[in-house]
Amino acid sequence: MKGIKVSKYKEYKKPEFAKVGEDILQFWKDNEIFEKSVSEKEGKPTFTFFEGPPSANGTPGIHHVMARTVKDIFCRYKTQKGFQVKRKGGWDTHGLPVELQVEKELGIKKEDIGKKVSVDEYNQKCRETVMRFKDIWDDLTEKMGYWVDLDNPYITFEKEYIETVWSLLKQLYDKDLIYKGYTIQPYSPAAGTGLSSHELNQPGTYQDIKDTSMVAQFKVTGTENDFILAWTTTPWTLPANNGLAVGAGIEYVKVSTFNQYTFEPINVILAKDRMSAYFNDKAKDIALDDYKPGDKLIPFKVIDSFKGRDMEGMDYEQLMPYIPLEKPAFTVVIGDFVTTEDGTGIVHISKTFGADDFKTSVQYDLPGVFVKDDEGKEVPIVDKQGRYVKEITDFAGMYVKNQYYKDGEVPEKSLDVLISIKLKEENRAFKVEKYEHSYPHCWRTDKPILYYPLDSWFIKTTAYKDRLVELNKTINWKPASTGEGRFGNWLENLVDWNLSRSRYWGTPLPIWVSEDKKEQKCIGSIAELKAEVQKSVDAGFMDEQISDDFDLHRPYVDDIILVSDSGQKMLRELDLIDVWFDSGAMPYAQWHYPFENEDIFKKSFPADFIAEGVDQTRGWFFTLHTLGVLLHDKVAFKNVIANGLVLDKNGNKMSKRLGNAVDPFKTIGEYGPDATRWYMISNANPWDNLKFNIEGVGEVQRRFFGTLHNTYNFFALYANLDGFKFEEAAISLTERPESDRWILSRLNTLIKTVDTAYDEYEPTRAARAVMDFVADELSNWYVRLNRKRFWKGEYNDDKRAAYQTLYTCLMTVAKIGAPIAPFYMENLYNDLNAVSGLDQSKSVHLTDFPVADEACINNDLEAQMALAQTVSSLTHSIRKKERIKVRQPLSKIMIPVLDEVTKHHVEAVADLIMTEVNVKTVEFLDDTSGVLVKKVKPNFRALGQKFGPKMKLISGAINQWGQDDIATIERQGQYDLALEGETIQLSIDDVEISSEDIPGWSVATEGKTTVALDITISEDLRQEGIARDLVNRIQNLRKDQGLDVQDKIDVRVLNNEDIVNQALSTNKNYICEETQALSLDLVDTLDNAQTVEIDDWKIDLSISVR
RNA sequence: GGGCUUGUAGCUCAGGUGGUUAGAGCGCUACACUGAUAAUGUAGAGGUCCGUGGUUCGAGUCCACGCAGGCCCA
Repeated sequence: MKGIKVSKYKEYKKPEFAKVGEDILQFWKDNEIFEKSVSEKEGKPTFTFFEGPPSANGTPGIHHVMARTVKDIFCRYKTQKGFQVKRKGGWDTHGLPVELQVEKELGIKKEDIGKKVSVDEYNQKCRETVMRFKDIWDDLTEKMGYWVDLDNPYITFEKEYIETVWSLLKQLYDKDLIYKGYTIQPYSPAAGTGLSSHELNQPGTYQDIKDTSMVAQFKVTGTENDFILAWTTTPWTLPANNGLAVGAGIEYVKVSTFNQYTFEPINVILAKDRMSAYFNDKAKDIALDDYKPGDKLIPFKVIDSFKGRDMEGMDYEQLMPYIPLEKPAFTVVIGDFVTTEDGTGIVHISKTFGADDFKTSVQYDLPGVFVKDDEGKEVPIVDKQGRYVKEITDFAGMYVKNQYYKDGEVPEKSLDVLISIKLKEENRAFKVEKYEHSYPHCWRTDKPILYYPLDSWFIKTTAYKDRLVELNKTINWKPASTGEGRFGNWLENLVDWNLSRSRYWGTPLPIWVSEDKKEQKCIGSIAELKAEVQKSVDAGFMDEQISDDFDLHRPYVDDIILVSDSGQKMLRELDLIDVWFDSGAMPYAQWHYPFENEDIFKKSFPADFIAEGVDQTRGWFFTLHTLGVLLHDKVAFKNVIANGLVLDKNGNKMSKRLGNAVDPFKTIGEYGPDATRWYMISNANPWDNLKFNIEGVGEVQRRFFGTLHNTYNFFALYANLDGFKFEEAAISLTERPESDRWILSRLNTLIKTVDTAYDEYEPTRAARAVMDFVADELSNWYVRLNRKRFWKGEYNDDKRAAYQTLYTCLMTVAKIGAPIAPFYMENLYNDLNAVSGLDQSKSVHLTDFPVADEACINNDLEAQMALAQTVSSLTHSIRKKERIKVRQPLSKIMIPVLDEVTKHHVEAVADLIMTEVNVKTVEFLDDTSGVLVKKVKPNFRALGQKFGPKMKLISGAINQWGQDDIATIERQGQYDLALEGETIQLSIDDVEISSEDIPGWSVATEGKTTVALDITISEDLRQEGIARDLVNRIQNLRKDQGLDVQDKIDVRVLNNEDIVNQALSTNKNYICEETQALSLDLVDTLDNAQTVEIDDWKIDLSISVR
């Protein structure tokens, strides 16, 4: 599809980057460019990208622009590389945030569902809420240029999606990978519900409260009065104690002392580092024998010390023997969570009331303290309301926290206090005190939570641990450390995946259990469900078959009663599944596989590339990987970028509450999508945190897009004047001048650099390379040096070569920069191609990624130009030092060259240098001139490798060398250095020689390059300088009068001093040519003259358009 | 408490395998240039390379221990 050719390149007054965004967006829509970028690649190899679904119940932030830019870049790049890249969008729609939002808006609590609002209403409200901001999301997606299929997204609450999830669960179930167990979770007895970590992280959850804390004495079995000391802030858990944990490497002591409440002599064991907290230093000199009951100062004496690992297996007597336990309960074990920061360095373990405690108990096979409930089921000693069970005879029925009592029923002494008193009396309490600490509270009831064992369904991921680890090593992680470290370690320490959530809005667990709990059924499809329901209808448990539009969500699904094989009623387990399972299931569920689309699924699994925030490591990345391995024994993705956070400019987290969140729409509206994207990608690697500074976006816009735009505009201006359309054949490389070949060499090197960077998922490297090329090499060097070729003289081959070269550079930049700046590069591409018609594609995103032409790459040439830049820079710096302006021509520069190669290099670019620094000739000074003063420097790397420790002496000696020594080593290629009685042979490679100075000249040196400038100004040069100044003044006048570039003028100058008159007449042709003047006349009188100043002269002149 | 990560100029960042004088852009100061002009050039000021030890002839770079920030998890 060839566009309609136009005759002129579009010229711009001012760049309007935001407008480019809008115009190009419309262009894409009108021409269905995105659709074509996929459909035109039909039959090509696929590059599969998985979209991690966002949740649309909140508005998008600037960090979403970051994450989606990363995704977009590689999809666009791979499209240009010839792959077909389908990108199906998706929405994550389940989970607690939705529920909370809905409840807040309806002003209800969970228990009101079905009462204050109908279940239907609630369910409907969830569906609405979760897609509330979809339009805003879609708007951002478009405006930022994220190409993703928004028309056919997958939505996790849809029936087909859920059906796939069920099918996956069934597959796991059939592999015997799903089981029910229990785990210690935050639990609110007041609300009667478990709490998620999300709920625990709500603001205000952690409150400072004062609890009764106690150091209890656990009596070591078989001793008279040896006790192990353990500290707890929850004395109510002591009847459930089943072990004590010590740190393996921590040093413990046994101390002889007295109990402060009973005054009885005791030996206590605690961490050495914690002694100061329990023993008064003032008592250290008091003898044990001198102690009298009631003394304030209690004497103590360390009588033994040992490491924690020596205590492993030490038995002790049960502290509060309400419920007897089998061995190996009441034993000392090792726990890696033990510290000496507080307490005694020994931790009281209760399997039923702590996550670490549970884990350690399982590890050491320690039985926990359980009782049987009415149904004969094992339950902890605290019931679900938060009360002691009847077996704790002394305190049966008491709430373990006073906060759980109703107002007016709160007992004077809390359970913690009562237990403390009891243990004090029994000589089992070493120290009791109030302790203030931060403790989580239920956000709904504002009462303290308990850590409590709750039933849960698990996926037995540990069974596949080795395979998960092994396959992870085949994934290309960016950055690698996230894959090896954060993710790898997580897999190494894998625990079973807790699937259960006691929630409402989510995918229901499709498991039905019989009344006697002995029979289970896991449902894997709607058809299967219907078949089972039919059986149930037949058995009389249900009235009718479910309808075709049956909603699989709670509570509807809870109403389904099935019949077991033995004829019992079966009820659904009330749990929902972890929402992360939903998102991890997207490779399958987005295609409703395995129910349909098998061919599509097979072609698009695993993903070639995914990208999300690093916080997804244990979220989406994990669930994708786990399901891929457990179900298919394959990785789910081959390459992954885990991008970092977007912080505010001060490095603080952005939050709407703090008001430091950056509005993505505002940023894009102001600076356009391209500058926003380019800034984010070029500023820092995606996996590093980005400190988002809006000024940085402005800087990118000025420095990169502004420069690129100026360069294009410059090209367009003159190409239009000359009618350049790139219709003629490309001028061969050999016919093009040095600087053309140089920039083309750099351009092709750039193509390779950028291609490699994209290919290795290093977008920042790509962006920086393009940016540096455009700003430093193309604009500030190539265009600046070649300006005159564009606007001076006739339209000849040299001019054509310049246009062709600049066209090629701009076009190539458009193509390789398109993945990062899709709008601007599209605009640039179209502006260029609209005239030339060289490319067949209607969009830059439909073009092939440029391939570097090795024949263009010339390292010698690149070295030469680097040298030219250095020499120019040095010459400028001498001019500056000598206060001679660049407009004043000078006769020559001299460059000392110590070798032929350098000489050739400089010769090749001598013309450029002369133009750039305004001198007439470049001369070389070689060794034979004899005027060079040389400098020698040790080559530390070479010397260090050869001589090691002697290097200091040797380099010292070299630094003492004079011109003779330098001449010797240069002449002979080696040098015998006498050092401490031995002779050390140095070769020419062991030193670096450069020229330092040319006596009597004004010189400057950088690295190995030295330049000397002849600063004598002859009469001719002086006049030429004046002429150039005059040209400058006339140009300014032209500009002031608003003349067009091609306007011809007549110039008249009032007679002046001789030297000025002389300068004008001698350089008349030059002046006329430069200023487009058809005549330049010296006159004796002048009306309407304008006065210009050159040095100290005032010159009256006038210009008039012909 | 654990894992990962970051720390280099006022700001944002570069600094293969260790090499002695640590760079760039922006910002600042001064000067220049001016048919790309809301552009450009040159020069200058600005650094305990987070700290402390160690390895080494030599450490921004390697090792150990800390400190500070960040993320995830307990």
